[in-house]
Amino acid sequence: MNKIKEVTIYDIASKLNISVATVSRGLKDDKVVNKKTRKKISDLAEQMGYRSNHFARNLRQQQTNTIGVIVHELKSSFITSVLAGIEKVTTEAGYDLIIAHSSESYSKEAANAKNLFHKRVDGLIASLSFDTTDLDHFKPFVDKGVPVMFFDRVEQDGSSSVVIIDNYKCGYQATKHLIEQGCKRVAYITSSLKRNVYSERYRGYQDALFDNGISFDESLLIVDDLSERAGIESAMLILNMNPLPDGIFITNDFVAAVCMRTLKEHGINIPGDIAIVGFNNDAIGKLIEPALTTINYPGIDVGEIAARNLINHLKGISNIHNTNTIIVRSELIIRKSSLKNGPSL
Amino acid sequence: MNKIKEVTIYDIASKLNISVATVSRGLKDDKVVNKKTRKKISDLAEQMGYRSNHFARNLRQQQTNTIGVIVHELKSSFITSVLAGIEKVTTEAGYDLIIAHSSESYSKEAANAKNLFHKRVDGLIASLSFDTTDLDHFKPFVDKGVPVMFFDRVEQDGSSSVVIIDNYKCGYQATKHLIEQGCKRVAYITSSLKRNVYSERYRGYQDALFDNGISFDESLLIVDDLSERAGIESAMLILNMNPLPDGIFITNDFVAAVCMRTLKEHGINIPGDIAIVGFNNDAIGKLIEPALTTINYPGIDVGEIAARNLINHLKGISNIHNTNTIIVRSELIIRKSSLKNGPSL
DNA sequence: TTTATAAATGAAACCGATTGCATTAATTTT
DNA sequence: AAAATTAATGCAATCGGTTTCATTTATAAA
Repeated sequence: MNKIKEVTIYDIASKLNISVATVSRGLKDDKVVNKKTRKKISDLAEQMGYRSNHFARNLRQQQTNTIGVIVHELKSSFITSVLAGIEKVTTEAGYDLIIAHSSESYSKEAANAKNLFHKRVDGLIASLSFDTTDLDHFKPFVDKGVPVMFFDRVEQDGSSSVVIIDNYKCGYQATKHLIEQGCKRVAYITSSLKRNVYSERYRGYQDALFDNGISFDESLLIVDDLSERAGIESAMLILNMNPLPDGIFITNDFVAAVCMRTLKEHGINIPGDIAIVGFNNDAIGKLIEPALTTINYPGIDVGEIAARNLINHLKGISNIHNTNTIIVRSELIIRKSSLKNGPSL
Repeated sequence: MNKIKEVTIYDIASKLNISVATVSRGLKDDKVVNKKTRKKISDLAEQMGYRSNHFARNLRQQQTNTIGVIVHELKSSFITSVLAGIEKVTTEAGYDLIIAHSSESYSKEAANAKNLFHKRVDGLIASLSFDTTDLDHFKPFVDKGVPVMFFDRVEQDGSSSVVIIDNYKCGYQATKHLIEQGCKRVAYITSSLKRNVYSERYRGYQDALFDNGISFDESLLIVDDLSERAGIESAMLILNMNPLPDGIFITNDFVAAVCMRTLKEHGINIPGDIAIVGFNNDAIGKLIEPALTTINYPGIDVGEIAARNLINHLKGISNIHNTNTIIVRSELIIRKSSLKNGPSL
């Protein structure tokens, strides 16, 4: 189809009557090559429209200059920010990115991992899917010495490096805030407690209740996924509770928004009847009504930090195995959805 | 750092006492190789943990099996859907994806294009940034015979293939709908009219006004970018109009949501005082209040179609130069934000 | 001027798979 | 049994850089 043949260093070398070795070095601006020669080489390369062949290069150098990313879902503003952060750092460092998503399925995640392994990424950044229980599919990377960096949804087996926020503290803060607003019956709507992020927030939630002398009521715990349906159904469950809760901590802004909408449709006043706190600080939180109190989870920072650490490790600047867990700052953002006492901040 | 050496076809060949040529063919399940030999090869490969080297392969075959994607922004649910669509198709076809974003800047877009060109992607899928006026940076691809597929934000010079919706019709429909709801003064909030998508919708808007005997009032046109700030400032401009418009067509759901919030904060009743129609059918539209009437722009379909066509072209199944423009179905979704006459659907 | 030292360049092996052409082995045909 | 086909396999060149180890040339020291 496209028969246009490429300019190679051989073409440049023969035209300049020098060896390919010199051209190769000159192109990399190696100071071992005479300055004038270097100039001649780069000028001619430019003029001939030379572009280096990454494949020949990678083949020889035994590295791909590519980093793989596995996320559970693309359509999430949190994930998108993380990706933006990763992309920023990796492009600056001259790495390519291969992005794969698992749609919350273990088998897809494993397939992606296998694929990226075969593509020989130099490093991997991943966030686990819901139904991922073991880390076997990442074993090959570890075995071959390919660094793996997890973020957000992680499995802390101590052998891998992770970038997370203090989910326990966030759960505690969110719950404490609701209690301070006068809530006595605080429900917790979450995704699978098998995932660290949700279980940690749950622990924080429970401890906050305990520390404030509120006994934990298991019937106030609702576990579902992060879909629109989940938001609606959770709201229905809330509506059927008797007595109604007076506060809800929801581990995801989108679900919180859906849930809030449903509650409102059924005549519940937010925050008057029920105060709500979400999680993530999605753009959506400022647009719905009342505006959503939430936890700011800075995805872009998470992405940048994960990528930066991975690359530093690859470049030998630092070793990933020394810094096992990196905790990113996060904080409570108070808006109207939780303010029972009026704007008393 | 990682000194673990890889298994190659040479290792397999020598262990099996056959030539690498046979191994290479056997691995591809070439029927020219004896069935038993094939079995032996694949079994041993599996057992030894062999993984093929894409670089050697691509180097030899002179193709990268990679498709480049340039988008103007990652944090857009429309773009995310498109990417999901592209990813689905390309992974199935065994292609890698390199995703770059221009942050709406021409220079970054050009840099991305250059980068992807040097990385020798087999094909390119792109949506233009705001300030892109010429297509010079895509010239190298065309010259080398690398197919380029544009979507959404395109430049229809006739030489490239594009996947779009009928923006004119959508603009017409949205405006007509507002008029049918009784609007006499319909404002149009848009991003730069230099981009086809917005100017086409604008044409549709104008024609719908004309066809319904409403004279076009230029002061009802607001041009800004797609930021939160733009939404707020546009709303302020609207508020300062005298008389107020009674309907607004906004070319982006997020901006529409921000705008609507701001208007509401200033005591405007939606849709009573002002009816609003957005564009894209983002998830946000169903969560804000009142729910947003919008145009469904199926990003996932756009992505799939663009990718599919590109790949078919690469595989020689079809030729991209024959089908110049592909129009994807889109439709008006009516919700409360535009219903002045109550639910009369 | 000769010798030691540094600077610049080149020759050639190498990375790992692919593939056209040649060769050998197995099977059929005459 | 010899000749003609067909099936399997191997040889070796090729893709385009990178890098080690000379070798040559220029500069400094003796």
